[in-house]
Amino acid sequence: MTSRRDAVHDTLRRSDGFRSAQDVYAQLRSDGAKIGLTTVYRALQALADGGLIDVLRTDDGESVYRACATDAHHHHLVCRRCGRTVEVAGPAVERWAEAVGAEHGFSEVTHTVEVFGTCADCATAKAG
Amino acid sequence: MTSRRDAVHDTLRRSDGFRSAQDVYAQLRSDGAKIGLTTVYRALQALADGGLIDVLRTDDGESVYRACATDAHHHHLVCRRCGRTVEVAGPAVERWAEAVGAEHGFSEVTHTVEVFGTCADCATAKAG
DNA sequence: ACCGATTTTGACAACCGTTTTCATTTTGCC
DNA sequence: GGCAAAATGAAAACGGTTGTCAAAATCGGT
Repeated sequence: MTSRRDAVHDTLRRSDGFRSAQDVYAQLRSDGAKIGLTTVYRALQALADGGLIDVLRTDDGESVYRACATDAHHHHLVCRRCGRTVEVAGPAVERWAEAVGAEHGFSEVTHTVEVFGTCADCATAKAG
Repeated sequence: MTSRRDAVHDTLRRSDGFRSAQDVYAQLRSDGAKIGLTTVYRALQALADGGLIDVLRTDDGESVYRACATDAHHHHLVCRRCGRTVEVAGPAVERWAEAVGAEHGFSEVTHTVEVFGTCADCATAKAG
């Protein structure tokens, strides 16, 4: 029943950044879990639908998932080198998006915001 | 040479919102153009690389393209019903992204921001 | 515990957008 | 014209994702 889904969820929780479905699948298998790729996809979808994990799309169209600390609305600051992710709240952005929408007569405004950068550690590693 | 690329570019310019590659291809064909899907993809990539058009990913992973009025950095306010797109500048967001990155020690900060909503016309159409 | 009904699972095939391959065509240049 | 380089496009390959469907696990009632 939920054991597989929990396994998927746990795997995500143990990860620092966003992981792809295939990634999670490989991890579970190497951990000795008996699970199929199909089930991993289904579990990830179910978790995402239930708001238990966050999804976003890579630049090359891959879906990546993450178990986030909060289920409140937030955005991500992702290191493009090591994938480390920081959850950030952005009241200013929320307000801006709302204002921009209203200004042009748009209603039911939603938005996607992701910030990418090189984290301090990776910057040091690169420089040193 | 560039004739096919120009045809692709023109097709985008004639469109109001973001169009998918296959979309552009279908349009060109129905316009009587003799062009292959491969070439459309290549043209779109070339145009995107050259900064002549903007690319973004749909929620279902499809790449969509748009000929934008300016090549300066800007974001989009897209009607989720009719696809109509307004280009918006967001100095506040730029600053916010930069600040958030700096706050967590991230450098070379970039960001993706897209705003979706229902435009006035579509809202009226729905209500009426 | 037994049995049937329902749900979950997963190997495999299908899908779909995209990319690659490669032979052909077109173009640029002399 | 003639040749090399670039562009083209049909078809095949690719990769992530989703659908199929039969087998296995689970649940409910008794």
